Parts: sequence; structure tokens; C-alpha cells
Amino acid sequence: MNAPISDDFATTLLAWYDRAGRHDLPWMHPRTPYRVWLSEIMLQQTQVQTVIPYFERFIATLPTLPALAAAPQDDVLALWSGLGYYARARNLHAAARLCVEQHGGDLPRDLEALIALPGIGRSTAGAILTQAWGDRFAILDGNVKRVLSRYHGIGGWPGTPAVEKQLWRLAQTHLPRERLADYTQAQMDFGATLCTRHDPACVLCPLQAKCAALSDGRVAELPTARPSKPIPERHAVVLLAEDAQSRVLLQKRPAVGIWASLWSLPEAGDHDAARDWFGRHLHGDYDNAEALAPIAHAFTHYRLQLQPLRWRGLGLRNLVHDNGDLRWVAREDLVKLGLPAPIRKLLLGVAQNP
DNA sequence: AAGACGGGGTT
DNA sequence: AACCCAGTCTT
Repeated sequence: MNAPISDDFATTLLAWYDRAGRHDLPWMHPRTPYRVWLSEIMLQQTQVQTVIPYFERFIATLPTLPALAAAPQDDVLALWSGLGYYARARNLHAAARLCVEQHGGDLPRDLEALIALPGIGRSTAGAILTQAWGDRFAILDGNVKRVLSRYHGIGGWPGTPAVEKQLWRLAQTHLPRERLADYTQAQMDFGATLCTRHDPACVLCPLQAKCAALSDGRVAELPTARPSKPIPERHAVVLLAEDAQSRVLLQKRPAVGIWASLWSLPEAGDHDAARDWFGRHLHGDYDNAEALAPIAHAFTHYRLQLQPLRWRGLGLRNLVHDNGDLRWVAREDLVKLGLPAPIRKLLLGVAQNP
């Protein structure tokens, strides 16, 4: 199956992009491979308006790929702090170091070589190659899945391999011969601003005459939603220990699991475990704790209830101090570390209410 | 094939 | 409260 010489879908989308698309996003000026890559990683599962301030801060601090490669992981995670999906930051960092070792400090201009880097899958590789160099590759992100599902009337959850394979084939078929960077951006903008999940602006849509979902009255039900599952709830106690200088005791989380490699408060599964941890690490009276307001934090796959307990004027037991994963941190140094969003919020709140 | 992985926004 | 979003990685 060969792509048509001139695809009406792509031509129409490009014309729409010229008058209604976004042409001034921060990573477009200048549009370098490194900036495109960083933006695409940040944009995975995250919307443009959320990404922009993080991108600006990140690129101002680490303006080049070699600068990223040379940075400590804690600095990279601090720049990512609050954006979520922290594996993206760890993979980005590792990939930058691989580029320095294997590709002369540049991002490779090759689909398979890009996919071989951690954090870059087929869609992100295509987005990088089209936007950085204008090469001819397809993308298949959430926007494109939604647009193609509707335009072609494709049912079935796009997360299933059969549906995804079909969508990839259609995405490939529609590729224009020219203006690949604009075409990639056009699809994203079209999905994000016109062909939205809820209440798409079909009345304004330049593809309305050929949209299968619109003519069949199936716009609202395509693409098929992910099967829903019950969300479990988990509870934990977090220990907010302060020393005589009001520094906070932080612990680096393990390299795997939720909030991997971020700095957080010491955490225990329940009060017995919290008391045990306190006794082994700190001088003072566990029962002298001040119970702060519980924190509710929602993830995609579970809900977390955190009970913060606060002590002041504590010291570490001599034998446990500083094996690398425990650290007293001054208030003003919190911004230098990668903290989970709810922990950062808690610590900033405590700082304002001493 | 299914689950893990964050946080913010929308409805 | 449920669902969604510029996905990728692990098992």
C-alpha cells in the first residue's frame, strides 16, 4: 500500500495550520534538535500550557545537550520537580550522556538510533525527526489517535495493539511530501484545539465533509475510551523532622517505583513503622509529634493519603547520620532538589507557618 | 497484553 | 469523582 501522491487530509490540515495553528511556541524559536527533543519529552502526557514554564526554566539552566549531560541528576530532577513522570527526566539525562558518548554530543538523525535512546519511542522519534530536520516520519500521539479514529471511524481502544497498528498505518499513509515539521505541529494543534476529546468544534472543522465519525454521529464515542478500573487507596505516614536551625530531614527515594530518585520526607506504612523508624534514626520523643493536615494525592492508578507528623529541634542519632540518602536541608535549598509535588507544597506551607 | 509511572485540567 | 492528556518502559 503506497501513500497517495497528494493527500487531501494532509493538505487540508496544513492549510488549517497556516491560519489557526500555533507558530510561536518557545521550542520553535530557535528550533534546534535539543530544544525539540526536550519539548517532546516534556509534552509526553502533559499539555502545552503546563509545559511552557518548565521548558523555559530548563532551557535557561541547561541550554545545550552537553550541558545536560554534564549536570548532576539532582539538578535535572529539580528542574523537573512538579512536572511528574520523573522517569522522563532520568531517561532524558541518561540519553544525553549516551549522545555524548556515542554520537559526538548530538542527537542522532536516525529513527532507530533515536528509539534506542531511553525515553524515546516511535512517536517521539518521529516528532523529533520531523520538527528538527523536516524528515518524513509519522507520529502517533493522543491527538493523532483521536483525529484518525474519528476521521476514519476506527472503533476499539487505541491502547490495544491491533487498533494502534491500524492507526500507525493510516498515519503513515497521510504523510505529505513537504512541510513535515508543520504537518506534525498541525496534527497536534488540530487535536488539542479543534478536534478535542469533549465538544470538538466540528462546525469549524475543515475535514468535516470526509469525517466518518461526524457523518455517522459517532464523534462523542470515538476514540473508544480505555476500560475503567477501580482505583485503590494507600495510606502512609511522612516524618517532618526539623533540627535546631529549622532544617528539614529529607531522604532520597529508591531508584525504582513512585517518585524514584526524588528527595522526599521519610515515609512509613503506618504509625508503628513510623515510630520504629524514628527510634532508629532520631533523638527525641516520637509522641511529641504535631499532626499536620492530611494530604490527599491522586495518581492515575491509585490514591495516596499522607499523614504528616512534625517535630522540631531534633538531631540524628550518631550512628545513622548521612550515608548519602539522608540529608538536613535548609529552607532556601529546597528549590535545588527534585521534590514530589505534594511534599514540596507541604514544605513550603510549613515554611510560611513556622 | 497489561501495568507502572505524576500532575494538572476539564466536565 | 471520573476522565483525559504531545508515551514509554517493564514484566
